[in-house]
Amino acid sequence: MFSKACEYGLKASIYIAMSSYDGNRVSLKEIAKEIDSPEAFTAKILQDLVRNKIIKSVKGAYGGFEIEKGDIATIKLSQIVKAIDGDSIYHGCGLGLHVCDENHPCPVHDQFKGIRNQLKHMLESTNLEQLALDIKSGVSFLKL
Amino acid sequence: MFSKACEYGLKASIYIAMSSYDGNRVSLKEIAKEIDSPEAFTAKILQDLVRNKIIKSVKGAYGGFEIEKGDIATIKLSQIVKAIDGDSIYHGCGLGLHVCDENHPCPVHDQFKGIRNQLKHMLESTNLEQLALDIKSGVSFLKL
DNA sequence: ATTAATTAGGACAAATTAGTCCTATTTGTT
DNA sequence: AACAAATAGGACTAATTTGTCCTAATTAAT
Ligand code: FES
Ligand code: FES
Repeated sequence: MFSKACEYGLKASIYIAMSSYDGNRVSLKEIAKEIDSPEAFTAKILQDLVRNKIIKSVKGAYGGFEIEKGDIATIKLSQIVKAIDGDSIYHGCGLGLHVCDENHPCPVHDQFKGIRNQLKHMLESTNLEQLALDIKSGVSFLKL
Repeated sequence: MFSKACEYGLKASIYIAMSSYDGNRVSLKEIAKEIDSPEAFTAKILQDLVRNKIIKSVKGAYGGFEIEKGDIATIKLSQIVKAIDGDSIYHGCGLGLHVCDENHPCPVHDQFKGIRNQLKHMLESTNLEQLALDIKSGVSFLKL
C-alpha cells in the first residue's frame, strides 16, 4: 500500500506530534528507536518532511524535530503520504493504465474507485493530533 | 497498491477469460500485445498462474493459454492477487507493524481496517466473467 | 522425420526502493 | 575557543522488483 519510507514517515510524524504535544523536541535517535526504524534512512525521510514544511528541525546541540503545537491538529495524513509517495494513490489506475479515466475505464475502475476514494477520505480526515492522543492514552502503538 | 506483476496478471487473466468465453485459446504474444505488457515478463507471470491452476496452458504449435468455460465465472480476482502478491494486502498493517493485531493496533488500524476489508470484499466478489463481458461490450478497456 | 510455433524455465541485466556511511554544518555548553 | 550533540546531505551499497535473453521441451502440420 504505502512504501516503507512512507510508513516510517507516518510513524515518525505521529511520534513527533505526540512529543510536541507535551512540548518536547525529539532527536532522530529517539524517533528511530521509538518507531523501530533504521536511523539513517529515517533521517532522509525526516529531511524530506522538513523540506515539505510538515515538521520542523532544529540543528545543533539540543536540536531535534518538532511540530508547532498549533499545527498538530491541522496536519493531515494525506500531506505526509503526498510528500513521500506522491499522489498516484489518489488518481492512479488499479490496473496500471497510464491514466484513470472515466471515459476509458479499466475493468476494475468502478470497484477500485470506491476504495481509492475511501482511502483518500481517510487520509484527508485523519490528523496527527487524533493519532498522537491515542498513542498517549495507550490505545494504539507505534511498534512491536 | 498491486505490484506490476499483479497488474499484468489481472489484465492477462481478464483477456484470456474473454477469449476463452468465445472459445479462443490465445498465445503469449497476443496477450502481451493486447494488454500492453512486456512479453517475457508476462510469460513468467502466466507460468505462475498456471502453477496455481488459475489458467491452463497448452504447449506446442497452436498452443497458448485458456480458461475452461465453466471456470470463468468462478475465478475471483482475489485468487489472482493472492497467487502473485500474496495475501499481505488482506491482513498486513498499514503502517508496517509486524502483524496487524486488534489488541495491539497501530494508530491507523481502525481507519485502515475498513479500507482493507472493502478491498478484500471487492476482490472476492468480482469474477473474471463480469470483467470479461465488460471488455467485450466495450464498456471497459485493458490498455491505452 | 522435419519443421515451425509455442510454453517452460534458468540465468542474467536494469531499474527502483531500501538502507548505510561518512563528512559538513549548526549550535548550545563549558 | 573548543567541544559535543545534533541535523543536512552526498556517495555509496544492498535488496527487491521488473524486465530480457537464450535454450529446452512440446506439439500440430507437412
Ligand atoms: S481506469 Fe483503472 S481504476 Fe480507473
Ligand atoms: S495494526 Fe496497523 S492496520 Fe492493524
